[in-house]
Amino acid sequence: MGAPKQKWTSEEESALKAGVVKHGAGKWRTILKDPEFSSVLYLRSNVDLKDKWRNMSVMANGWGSREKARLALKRQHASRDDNGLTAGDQSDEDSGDARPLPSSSGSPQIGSSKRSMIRLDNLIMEAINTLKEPGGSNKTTIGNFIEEQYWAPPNFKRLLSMKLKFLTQIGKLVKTKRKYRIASANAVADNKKVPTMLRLEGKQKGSSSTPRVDKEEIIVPTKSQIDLELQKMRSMTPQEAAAAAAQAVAEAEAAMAEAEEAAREAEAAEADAEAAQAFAEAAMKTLKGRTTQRLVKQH
DNA sequence: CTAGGGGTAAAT
DNA sequence: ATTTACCCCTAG
Repeated sequence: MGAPKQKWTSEEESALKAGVVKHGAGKWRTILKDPEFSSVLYLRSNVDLKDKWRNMSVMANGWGSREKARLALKRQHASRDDNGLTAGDQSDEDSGDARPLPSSSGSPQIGSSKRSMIRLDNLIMEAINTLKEPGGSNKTTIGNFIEEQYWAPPNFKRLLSMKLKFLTQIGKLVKTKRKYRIASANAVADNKKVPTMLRLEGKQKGSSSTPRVDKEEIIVPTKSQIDLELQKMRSMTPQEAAAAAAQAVAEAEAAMAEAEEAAREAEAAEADAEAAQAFAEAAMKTLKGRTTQRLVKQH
């Protein structure tokens, strides 16, 4: 009658994820009753939460419980092409926990998949949303939040800084003093383009007259560095290598997300994204090749 | 109440 | 035509 379909807002998704982090997946009723989340999820039922979680997990994880059924259904209607399993489709399966984390899945298709990788952005939003600090949250707080709830790569901070800056540039976040807060409720979708100065600073390639080279602007390794990193990975423990690979994937995602929106005129963005992609790809390959072990992390 | 199979229909 | 929110049912 009134609302045939209410799309889940990112606030609701964030609340749901935060709720799962706090109470565990499956405790829908508990999450719903938690005053921390009920303010956002009061429209949803426990079943809604479950279904939504199912959808989210399914999308983030690749193929879960429900896809098979759907795929089986689709093959009937859409095409008469019954193909077996694609060669090389060795997607690893999760052991027990199927949370849609930004880095978890070991999709071997880094190079071919294009879109749908703006999760880190959402993670930042989630952090700010959940923290609910008046006036916004600063970088450290946001970083800590994310590190606590999710994986924590060594130089994740650089990534975060980059992301924060980027999100501020495109108007998704508003920086005041040293704190970030989310730009007006849902006016986020309106930001189409970054008009004027996007990169008036830094990014001068061939400038040999630059007196000081100051800090390393770039997070993404160059091609020569890729080999170095890969060599390092070979001597790592499986856990370390997995973390490194996960980080590489995350960085590639971030770089590509930026490239998608900002690379219109920024020459360097594409190259960065490509390098990151190459590294991530190689990292995953190396990781899979050298070890059969995976880290079984159960909470 | 939850997990999960199976489905419908609204949005895209 | 696919995605997505929501529904219904059944076994634990």
